[in-house]
Formats: sequence, C-alpha cells, structure tokens
Amino acid sequence: MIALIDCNNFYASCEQVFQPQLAGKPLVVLSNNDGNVIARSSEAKKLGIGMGVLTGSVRGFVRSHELQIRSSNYALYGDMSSRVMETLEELLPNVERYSIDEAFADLSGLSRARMLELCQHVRHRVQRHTGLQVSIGVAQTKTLAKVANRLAKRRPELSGVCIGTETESFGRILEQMETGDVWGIGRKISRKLTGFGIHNAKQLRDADPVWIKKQFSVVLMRTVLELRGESCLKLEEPEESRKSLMCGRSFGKPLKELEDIRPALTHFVQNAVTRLWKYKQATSALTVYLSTNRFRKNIAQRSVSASVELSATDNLILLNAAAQRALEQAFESGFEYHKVGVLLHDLVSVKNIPASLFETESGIKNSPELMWAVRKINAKFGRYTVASASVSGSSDWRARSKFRSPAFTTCWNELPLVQA
DNA sequence: TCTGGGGTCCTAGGACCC
DNA sequence: TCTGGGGTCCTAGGACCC
Repeated sequence: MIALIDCNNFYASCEQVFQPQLAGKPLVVLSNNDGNVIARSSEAKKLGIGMGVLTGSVRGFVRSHELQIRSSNYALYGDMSSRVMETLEELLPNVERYSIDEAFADLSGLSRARMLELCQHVRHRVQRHTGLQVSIGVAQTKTLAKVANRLAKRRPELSGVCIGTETESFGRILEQMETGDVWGIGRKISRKLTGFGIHNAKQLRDADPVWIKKQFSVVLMRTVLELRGESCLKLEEPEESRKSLMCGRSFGKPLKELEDIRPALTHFVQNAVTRLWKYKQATSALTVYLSTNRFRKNIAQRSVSASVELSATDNLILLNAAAQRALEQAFESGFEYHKVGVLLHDLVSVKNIPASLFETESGIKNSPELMWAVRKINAKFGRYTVASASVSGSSDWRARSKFRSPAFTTCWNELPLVQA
C-alpha cells in the first residue's frame, strides 16, 4: 500500500502560519513578476478565484472581500517543505519526496486500523512541527493514492485521511471523476479520450490496455493498469538524484542589449550552481535559453537556445564563462527579450568523477579551495554575498515582487517578531 | 498594466552503421 | 527502371506534473 501525503494549499498556508492576521482570510500568492495567481487559500477558492488567473482580474476582491495578496516567497516555502519532509521521514518508512509539498511512502504490511492510526499521528506531528495541515490518501498504487488523497481533502468526515483497501470501492468514485482529474492525464489526452467516448475515470479504467497503448502511449496504459490496482509506478529510491537542473526567470522589463542580459544570466547560473553543490553533483552540458514575450503578439518573436559541452565540472567560474559564451551565440539584436535561463544537464554525482577529469584545459584553473570558500561564505551570509562580477550592474532584469513577505525562516534580518 | 518556474519521461525521426 | 532493412544512438519536442 502506498500513501500520498500532501500539504493543503501549501504556499498560502506557509504565508498564514507566519502572518496570523491572514488566517481565515481569502489569500492568493502570485507568480514571479506578480503576473498571475499560483496559489489560493481555501477562502479564496470559495470566492471562485481560479488557478492561474491574471492578477488584474482579482483586484476587485481586495475591496469587496478583503482579499490578501502576497508575491511568492520561495525561500520560505522551500524551508517549510524541508521541515515537513524531515518530519515525514522520522515517522514513515521509504519516503519519496515527490514535489515541494507532496511525498509518497510505503505502508505495506500494516493493518487498516494501524494505517489509520499512523496517518493521523503523522498529521498531528506535522501540524505541531510546522503549523501546516496535510491530507493523506492510501491505496494499492500511486495513481489510486492520488484519488484517495483527493477524497481525504474533499470529505470533512474523513478528518484528512482516506484509506482505500479494495479496488472495488473506487468504482463509484472514479465514475464521478473526469479523466482530466486523473494523475498523468492533462488537457490534450483528456480531449482525445472524449473523442473515443471515454468521459470518466471508470470508463478509462475499464478500457482495453492494449488498445490504449496503441492509440495513445505506454504511459497512459500504465495509468489504466494503476487504476485497476496493478502497480506500475514504483517508489523512487532516495539516493537516485536529479538528472537536470534549471534556473531562469522573466525580466521586470524587456531587455534589448546583450550587456543588460548578462548580469541576469550570471545570477541564474550562480543560483543553479549553488543547487548543484548542495546535491554534490557536476554537469557536463549546459544550455542557455533566451526568448521574447510570447504573449505580446505585436512584437517580433524569437526563442532560441545554445548549448555547450564541457568535461564534468561544478566550477562556478567555468560554468558562468560557458553560459556567457552560449548567450553570445544565441543572442541577436533587434528583439525585446523577456526571459533568460540556464539548464544544466547530464548531471553526475561528484564522487563518480575521477579527479583527473576535474582538471581543465582552458585558461581558468579549477580551484576547489576558491569554490569551497565561496560556498561557505554564501551559506553563512546569503546566496549572493560573493558573486561573479557581472551579477552587479544593471538590475533592470529583476522581477517585480511588490507583495513579498519576509523570509521568516531563512534570513536573520527577517525573523518574525514575537510580542510577549 | 499583468501572462511562473522547475522538473520527468516518452516518442518520432534523422544520422549512421553493417 | 530498379535503388534493403534492421539496429542503435542522439536530439528536439510534446505531454504531463506540481
């Protein structure tokens, strides 16, 4: 049996935990650049505010319903996520961190009564450690655990825990679910299924897997089998690390000049490499993406990328130099650029690289001592205390973030104040 | 006015080989 | 005029997730 543990309204709840005046109020969290809504408190959902709607379209609720608005604050959410995950790992075997606010765990071998007890215990402990609420769904497969989790959220009488033991009992529930609500089925596939007369999840479950594979793909076939209770998606081993890593953002205002884009890219490279260090990985290929704003139909559009191959390295200076070269290749003047980003791929664990491969033929010496010092200083005083020279300079690229709350848990200067 | 960011997996098709 | 076919590797792009 597999459990799916999921934080309720994660971003909005993180804001509420540190700002008690937000509790019980409709609240939305905005995307980078404050463009649209990416998270909502349950009160905001009740107002009918949809996921992804433009910020402008919810302004009316500020006056009429005291809607609260926050820019997204990933330092806070990331740190709260770690606290939740650590609590789960203390209490449950084989926890797989699936996303910032979700984890799977293996509960095989426990009786139904024991599972229920354990899941309620987990809920109380997470609530006590972090102030956040989680819902838990348990079933034979990951896909069914998602379904159970959905029920745990929707039916108050379950107190946040739904354990489905028999596949049979999912029949009526699946009948009321649209195919698009099943994990792994998005808009495109859902529409194609409708064309074949498959409208709900039960019909999908009962479709012929071989036919599904032929018409769609092996991916959807697995989903069908998973809905039948046949496990196709195993828990991932925790030591398997990520394969690629990216960092990029849209600019606060459009940029036309290469020299204005450079500092933004340097900043993203530094962010990406810091994460590379954290997981003790190195990269042997890097791609820089550069694009205009696709939503502005009246300007000339351009979306390009350029790649560079390297011998495996985690050296910030080398990687930034490579990224800047790629940017030069991709850049062409005459466009209003809106976004730049870097993708590090072919990641390998540093310990799997023979030392000799860390030597470099280029003029820039790989200097572990320097990198070590940069790492220590930035870990202690903040991520960009020591940064490549081109980070400084114009800051036109920085995103708007008008409503950001303090980094309560990760920055000494922004700790919450408690009045006794 | 404003239109997120960071991932994974799979497939199709081209290049190349024998 | 006829102009193989199967395997592998790589890449770009699609679809999905949160």
